[in-house]
Amino acid sequence: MPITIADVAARAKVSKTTVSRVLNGKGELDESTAARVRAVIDELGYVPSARAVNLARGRTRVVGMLVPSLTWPWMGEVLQGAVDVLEAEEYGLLLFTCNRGDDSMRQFAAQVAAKSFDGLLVIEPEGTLDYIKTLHHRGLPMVLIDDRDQLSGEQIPTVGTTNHSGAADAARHLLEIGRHKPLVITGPSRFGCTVQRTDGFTSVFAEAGHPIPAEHVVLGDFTRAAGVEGVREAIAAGRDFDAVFCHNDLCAFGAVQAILDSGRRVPEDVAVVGFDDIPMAGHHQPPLSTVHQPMREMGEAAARTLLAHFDGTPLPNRPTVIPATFTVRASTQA
Amino acid sequence: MPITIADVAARAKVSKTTVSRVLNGKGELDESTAARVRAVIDELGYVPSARAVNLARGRTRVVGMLVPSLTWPWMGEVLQGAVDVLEAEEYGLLLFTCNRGDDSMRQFAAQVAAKSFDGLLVIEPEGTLDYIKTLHHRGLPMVLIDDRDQLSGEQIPTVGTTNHSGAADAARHLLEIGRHKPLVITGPSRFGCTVQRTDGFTSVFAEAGHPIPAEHVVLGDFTRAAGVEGVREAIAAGRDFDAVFCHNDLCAFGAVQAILDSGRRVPEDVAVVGFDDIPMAGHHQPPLSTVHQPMREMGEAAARTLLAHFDGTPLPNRPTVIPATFTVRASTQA
DNA sequence: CTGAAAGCGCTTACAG
DNA sequence: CTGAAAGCGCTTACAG
Repeated sequence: MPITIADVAARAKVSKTTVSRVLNGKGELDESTAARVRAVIDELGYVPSARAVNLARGRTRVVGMLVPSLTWPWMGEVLQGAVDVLEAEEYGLLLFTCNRGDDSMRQFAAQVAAKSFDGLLVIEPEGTLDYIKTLHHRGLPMVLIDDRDQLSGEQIPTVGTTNHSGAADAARHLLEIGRHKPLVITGPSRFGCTVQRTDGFTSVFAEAGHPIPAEHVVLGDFTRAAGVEGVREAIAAGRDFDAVFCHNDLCAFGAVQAILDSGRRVPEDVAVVGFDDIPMAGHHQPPLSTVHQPMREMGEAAARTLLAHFDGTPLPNRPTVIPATFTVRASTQA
Repeated sequence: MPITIADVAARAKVSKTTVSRVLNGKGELDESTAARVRAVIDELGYVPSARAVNLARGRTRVVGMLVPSLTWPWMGEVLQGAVDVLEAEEYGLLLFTCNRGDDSMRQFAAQVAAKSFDGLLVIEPEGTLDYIKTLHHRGLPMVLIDDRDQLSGEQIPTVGTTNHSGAADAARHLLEIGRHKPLVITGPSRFGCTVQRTDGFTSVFAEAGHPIPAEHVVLGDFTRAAGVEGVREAIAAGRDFDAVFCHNDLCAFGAVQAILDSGRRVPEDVAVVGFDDIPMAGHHQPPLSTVHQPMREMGEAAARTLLAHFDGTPLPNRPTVIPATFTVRASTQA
């Protein structure tokens, strides 16, 4: 028999209204009355039922988070950032993934319709952007954490990073260590981040007087296999390259392997740079130079933006950008 | 102005009770009435408010999950397993971490007291076992996902794996490939899993007539650095070893590095085996032979056990054990 | 400074 | 087969 506000009121000989007031610190109330009520609350160990408070207030103090999958290497960082911020503000995080495809989305949609949470953080599962936009237009407060897509002309609040300048930094670093003939292994071309990373990287080389020939930019898909294949094919085709820039770390791991397998050394013969800076990057052999994506900070920023909106701050209409930073390790420097 | 059950009732010219009945499929009701109500529900796009249903029913259809941190290499797997099962049963997953220490636990405790969820899945954050036990005794339905601790004599429902026989399998494999002088780098000795892994491994070697000397079992802490240090010190001390068994993969990565740094080859001179089989294990150079912990299956099993309990199945009083399996890769086989 | 009453949006005996 | 009413446990005008 859980105790309720009525029990507290009876024991303290006041109305439920008064108990509610001391609970929420609203309205003027006699200090001695308040003290008495507080004593009873402590004595009974009373805690208001979240379910009742939620219904009465019309909110849940819960934020939903939709992500494609939980097993991606950097997903834990984003989640941890979001959870830390939400938790500190006494919000809960209700987690949704798209792992089971359409059925997952159906369940998610049901929870949205039932108003199980007050707002949404989302890393867009591929192919769900239209649906997400619909929810946004219907008035669901949300913040997108955008690691891949370029949402041209879209006004959904977004937290992103600097794909273009991160890639440019990687290019400058390679130029500095004297590499002029890089191979680039990209992500899928449908992603905005792929376009930006390619552009940022190639434009720096072009400006430096070392334009990258089209055959040196090979299409990948963010997998380790893409790194292996990209390097192998370049070698088989007789291409001359002294560096590889991969659009993510997993791909870079594959590139390193293919380079070593071919009898070349990393970084002496070929320097390798990744993108993401997943936890394993520094543990890899050799440790991987890479563009650090601030995933945790992005998760934090997204959560903070959403909470600020609940408190009345208007959602920003331009993306919040947290800079990516280049991290030098042994895969580019002996 | 969200539409409510009253709107549906009015439009269908029935009582809220009747609408509730067609919603929940309870009680006998005229098929034509039901059809009419369903039509109105569709027409209005009505979905019952989760908040109101929760209060009326006294449950939330939400399961809490408490984990130490979201950034551990295998955490995503456990979470994904749990989420997939919960989602399929239309349950939500409310995520809690212990990342901010005592403050985190305070927030968590507040949510427990407020009954924000119906049951709990927990990977015990170090030092919180007494608190968890208290919650269990107070009647909070829970299932422990036990990757480290041995809860001797404890009756909290648990899902675990076979640490002892997994380590024994690793030992047998090393014997099969002719290694008789392994080095063991353990986890912290306060963990039950450390004790079991050490015991499973050393007893197989002892039975095979190759007892492992005490100096060959070095205390580690599950970090990469422990692997590096353990191997370096063994080499410095002039120990003769032809294999290393590490109590987790991260540590094994470090061991591999230290071995290579010393001019030795893996696996020709020293074979290396890890434990966990984190996603990177197969991507490592060389790919790591390791004991596979079925983290995703453990997450699934824990969730299923909890849901079954909600449906009336008594919680099992002995641990659910999902076997660990040995996975051979290049770090033990050239 | 305090309380009675209505309301949040459902579910569920109870009665017919 | 169907509905009026009470109840879930709070919050919040409104009145005093």
